[in-house]
Amino acid sequence: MSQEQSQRMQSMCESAKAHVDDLLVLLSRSKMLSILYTMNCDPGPMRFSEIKNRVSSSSTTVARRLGELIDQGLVTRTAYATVPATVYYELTEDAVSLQPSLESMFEWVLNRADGSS
Amino acid sequence: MSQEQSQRMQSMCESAKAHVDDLLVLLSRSKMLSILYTMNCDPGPMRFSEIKNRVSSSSTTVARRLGELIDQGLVTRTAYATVPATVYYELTEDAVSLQPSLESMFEWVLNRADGSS
DNA sequence: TTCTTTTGTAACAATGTTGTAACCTGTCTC
DNA sequence: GAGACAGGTTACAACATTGTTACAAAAGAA
Repeated sequence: MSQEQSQRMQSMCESAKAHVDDLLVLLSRSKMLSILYTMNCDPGPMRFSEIKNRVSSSSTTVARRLGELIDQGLVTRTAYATVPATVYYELTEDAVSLQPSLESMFEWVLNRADGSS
Repeated sequence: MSQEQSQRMQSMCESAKAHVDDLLVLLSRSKMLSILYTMNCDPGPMRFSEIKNRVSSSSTTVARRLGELIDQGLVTRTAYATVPATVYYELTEDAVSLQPSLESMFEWVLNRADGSS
């Protein structure tokens, strides 16, 4: 690691610890990273049931996580009055700006997974 | 997002789902990202008590997390037979290669925190 | 009328996770 | 001998989270 890089990291790490912690707690909830991962993989609107199937979780948990993401402004929810109901979820611009970090993290994860399989 | 980027993301997302999930579960455990964050902030060996204090958690939890990181080969543990005991933890090369992703994620988190404070 | 669908919500029991308190090692100091 | 220190471990009670089950709405199909 270069010296400038290290210094940048350190100064960044010293500030706003509480806010960071809050968001880390959010991102640490079960299936949260999986949901972001899934929605990043296939950009654009995605239906509730598709998200649920892809992350293999219960409606309850998926609904809870999506609710939290909406609260944080990371996801939008659009409901159409069709029968049966049709609801689309989509990452906001804010969440999309997290995409490079996530992608790089997922890539790292995949590289490790390759090595150990 | 560019088209190549999107395609890369998609093909990456399709493979090795199970392994990825395992590692996401690991990273999602409480204080895990905080510990990695802390150790990234201040590169080099770090003592148990310093990690514990910085992430404000109990010995039990910190010991559990560090144990898991060691199991995964992300952290090394070096004990010196001083009195009282001195134990240093340090990120492995493998973990350091995650640093850019984490840094960029934390930067994103801090930017959001700034906006909402 | 009843069944079907999607998208949820509410209640609750089961499960998982956390922190607390107690204890341990080993040696130096008082 | 009795602390004191760092760095843990163990047992357990408290707490948080999860999935399951049941239910609902709304309207078209059978």
